[in-house]
Amino acid sequence: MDTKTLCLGALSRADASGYEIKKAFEDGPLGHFHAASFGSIYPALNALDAEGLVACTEMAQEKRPDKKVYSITPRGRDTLARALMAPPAPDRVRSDFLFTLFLAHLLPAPRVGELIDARIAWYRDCLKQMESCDPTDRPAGAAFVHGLGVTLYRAAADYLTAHRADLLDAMAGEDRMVAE
Amino acid sequence: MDTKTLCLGALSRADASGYEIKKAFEDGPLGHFHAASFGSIYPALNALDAEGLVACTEMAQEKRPDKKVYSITPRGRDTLARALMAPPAPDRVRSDFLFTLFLAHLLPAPRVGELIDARIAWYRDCLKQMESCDPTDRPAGAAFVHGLGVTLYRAAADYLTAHRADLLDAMAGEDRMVAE
DNA sequence: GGTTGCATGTAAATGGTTACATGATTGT
DNA sequence: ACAATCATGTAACCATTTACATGCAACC
Repeated sequence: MDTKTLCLGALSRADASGYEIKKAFEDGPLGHFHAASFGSIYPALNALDAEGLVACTEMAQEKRPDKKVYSITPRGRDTLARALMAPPAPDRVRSDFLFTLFLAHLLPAPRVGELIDARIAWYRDCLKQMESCDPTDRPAGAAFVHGLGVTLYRAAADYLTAHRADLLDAMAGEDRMVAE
Repeated sequence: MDTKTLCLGALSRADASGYEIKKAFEDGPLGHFHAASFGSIYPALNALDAEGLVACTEMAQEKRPDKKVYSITPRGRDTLARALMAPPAPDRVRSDFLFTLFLAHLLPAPRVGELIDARIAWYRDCLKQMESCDPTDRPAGAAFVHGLGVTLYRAAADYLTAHRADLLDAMAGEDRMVAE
């Protein structure tokens, strides 16, 4: 799924500028399952405009730089729907955290504790933010994915909290090769 | 975290050829939180060899092509430990599945049902495979991550199973823009 | 006879990140 | 003063994926 489709998806929910789409992938819900940077969003938006899949309105603003607000066209909506009908590519996860924990025996125990604590704090922050917004006025799909996210983050935070001590205990009794 | 570090991590567990490392990232536990393809593994292994971080032994085999078995050197172990001490980059998830579900209102309901069913089946397959191998003889970190994986996949499968019907019901009562 | 598994590697193409360039405004 | 937020864009660079190249053995 390329950045063009991602932008189309974002614009299917509401008109937005490139800057706002980026924010949606940073703080918004999209960020939890996909990424996109300025360097990929702006070219994608221009390409989409050239293909007639989005329309662009220049908005002059006071005390702010000008904005280009994009809105999806009927043809854009069609293209998006078609792209969504394709069999989704398998999920791609890259987690340095998990990889590092997997090799915990190569690290000093306090460092492992730190890593886990930081991750628990991160999940709790996400959950606080996710639970603050009520999902009732959103489309069913968005509410569904939101619920899944909350469930998964909660399960992860709970697991880490419950088994943190076990891991550190097990490490204490293990043959280890620790960095200085 | 680049492919070189990934290979070092794989070799820290056991000696292996490039082909075997690839398999570990495909079927093995590593695959759940990182990816690596031939095109990145072989060059990484050669670079690692040139830097003296791994050693290579050519193994002639009967009825099989020759193998290059790599083993991590003390310096390689040191480099790996140092890399693991760096603050881990934030997780990067890209899930076309979740993105598609998020926009479920653009799809026909039966298609959404299919997508969810396929995902539940995938989780169940993974869980069957993960539960078949006992984690007691593995290092504590690997067992910990294994437990987290099982917990998360189970939670996801349960959520999808429990809320599948809710989503389809909610979609039936929604204003929708469905592809042909 | 075709596909899968074993086994290594290269080259082209892709796609995306990072950094740069610009500039006003608001907050510390 | 300095950093951050708002706002758009380009270009160099990077890493990885994909496809290609080769070849034998086993299985269906």
